[in-house]
Amino acid sequence: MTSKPDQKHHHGNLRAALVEAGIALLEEGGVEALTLRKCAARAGVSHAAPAHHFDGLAGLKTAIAEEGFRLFSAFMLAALDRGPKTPRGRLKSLCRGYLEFGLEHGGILAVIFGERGLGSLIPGSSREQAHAYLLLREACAPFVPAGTNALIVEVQVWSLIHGFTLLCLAGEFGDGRAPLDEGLFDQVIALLDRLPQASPVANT
Amino acid sequence: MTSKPDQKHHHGNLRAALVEAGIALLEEGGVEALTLRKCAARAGVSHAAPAHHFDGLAGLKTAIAEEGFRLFSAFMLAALDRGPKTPRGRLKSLCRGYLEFGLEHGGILAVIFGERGLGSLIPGSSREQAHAYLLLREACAPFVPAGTNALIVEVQVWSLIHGFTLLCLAGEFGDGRAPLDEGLFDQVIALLDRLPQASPVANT
DNA sequence: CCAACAAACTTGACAGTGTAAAGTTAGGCG
DNA sequence: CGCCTAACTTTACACTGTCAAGTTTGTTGG
Repeated sequence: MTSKPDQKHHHGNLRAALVEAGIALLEEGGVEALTLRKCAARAGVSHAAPAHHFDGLAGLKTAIAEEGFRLFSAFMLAALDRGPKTPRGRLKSLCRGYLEFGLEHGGILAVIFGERGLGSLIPGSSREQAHAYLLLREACAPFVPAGTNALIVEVQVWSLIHGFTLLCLAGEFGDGRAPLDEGLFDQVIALLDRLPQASPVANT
Repeated sequence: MTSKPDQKHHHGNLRAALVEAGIALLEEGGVEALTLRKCAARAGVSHAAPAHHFDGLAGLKTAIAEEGFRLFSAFMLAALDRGPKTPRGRLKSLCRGYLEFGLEHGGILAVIFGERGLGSLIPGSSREQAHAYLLLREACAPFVPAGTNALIVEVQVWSLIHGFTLLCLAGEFGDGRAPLDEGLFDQVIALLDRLPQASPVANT
């Protein structure tokens, strides 16, 4: 009610169709293939139609990022579900979901963290970003030493998995386009085994 | 001698001028501002001239990456010079140089690690990349446990500092365009304090 | 009921971009 | 000297984003 009345007259809401087309283009051809005109063509409208729904290409990207964050969170939640329920197991599962999202949807990840920190400068998507960020915050909480800033552990974990994901996407490890040396992720993420657990419980 | 005879006839070698112009554009306007035609204009030649020296825009980017790697290594070497000479101090200084390069030359970093892993798929720049990578390998060596793959520690450190640098560039931490919370780097990089030193010497 | 209005969308145009095909110049070499 | 190859220019084309007008369509006020 408070927001838009669902669909207008011509095209039962075009905005969502454009975002969907944009994501499809992103999956097929990476961030280079994302184009306002191609999105419009896929949605069956003229090339200038998107201007009435987004503020240019940058606006479309923020809208895609907003949607992408949902998928991002879903990947991490799915990994959390599959994995062990210990604090350290949950932290590692979250990272695994992060990596899997990046490898399967590299284009969306590029849009989310693209250019000048779209992830932070979008006011619109900050809610969804907050959701993804809250997952990280929650998983990190058991490893925050009493009296210290929780941000530190969060940034440590975030930097590690973010860097690993991007370096994998850039093909820095592995000879070619290998899907991923499954062992490498486990061995690299094992660095988090050295994070001391704050709560007195000793299970890993 | 074995390579090109320095300068030809018209423009005392244009290739270097184009790379220089490209780097300048990169510094001024980021990776979006890097354009074949603008490079050509800056070098005072026609817009199709670069085609005789690079294989399109991608080729120019690989040439810039090749040059950028030199600057990259120089930043890490400078940080190594300034810092303490203990194994752990050297490792942290390397990371500091990595971050400083990224913050000061974000455009070049984006080109180096841009798109589909230019950093790895360029055969031409692999020598320079090897140089930068050797610095990392060297700094990590004291922390490689006997009998384990050195790659693991290297990727751990690389992922951490790479992710932290990119997240800083994306403005994910800090409210706005703050140059950098100096303390945050130290606190995050302190994660490396937990890497056990392989050699029996106990100095940090 | 209908005229006015606003929003969605189209059409057309313009400045950039990469890139390919030609033509032009200039230095090297038989 | 005459050619020839490389460097460079000119021209052209298919794209891109973006703006300024029109045109349609649904709503709304009188």
